Amino acid sequence: MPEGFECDVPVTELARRLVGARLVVRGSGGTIVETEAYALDDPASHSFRGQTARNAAMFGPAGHAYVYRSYGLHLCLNVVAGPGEAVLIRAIEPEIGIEAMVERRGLTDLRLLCAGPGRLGQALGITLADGGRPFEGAEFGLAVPNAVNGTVICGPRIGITKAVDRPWRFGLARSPWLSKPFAAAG
DNA sequence: GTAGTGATCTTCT
DNA sequence: GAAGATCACTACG
Repeated sequence: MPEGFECDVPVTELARRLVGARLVVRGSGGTIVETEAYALDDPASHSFRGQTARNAAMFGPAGHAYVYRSYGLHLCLNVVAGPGEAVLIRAIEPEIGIEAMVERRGLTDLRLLCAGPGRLGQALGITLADGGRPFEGAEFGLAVPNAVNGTVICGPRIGITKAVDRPWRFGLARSPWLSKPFAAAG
């Protein structure tokens, strides 16, 4: 189980708490700045139609990874929250192993290094084999801070066509590392 | 700055 | 056959 991880909370609350958490995969990573929640009774979720070979990890133990292929080419990383529930990691602030991430991405623009689920997957070198792996230890680590993050705001999720109205995207307000800015909150 | 499109593959109809 | 939790590249103001 990841450090500071609690599985007794709703997936939306977990998605909020994961903003600000430290993610490290094989020597690369940083602080999570953007997440999205996907629930079991959520038409936008891969788990909505029940368990399949692809989403099996989503029905596995909480605190493990769920990796899926998006649009045939990108690999996206999730944290399993409960049966059929997961939190999609959409963006991190690069802090550790930046050189390796730049090399994998083939980019010099740091702002686009990890700003988006597909970009993040490529930067961290995520593979389908990482699906079902527990977040534990230094190689595949996730540490959730105890402190409440007052700057976390929410908004509608990105790139979906169903359940568009659920404001289940969470992120650090005005962070330069977001895949897209949040609507101004005042 | 916005708008359109190709890449590439699993799942569902 | 069509759609999808995406990204990068191109054309055009």
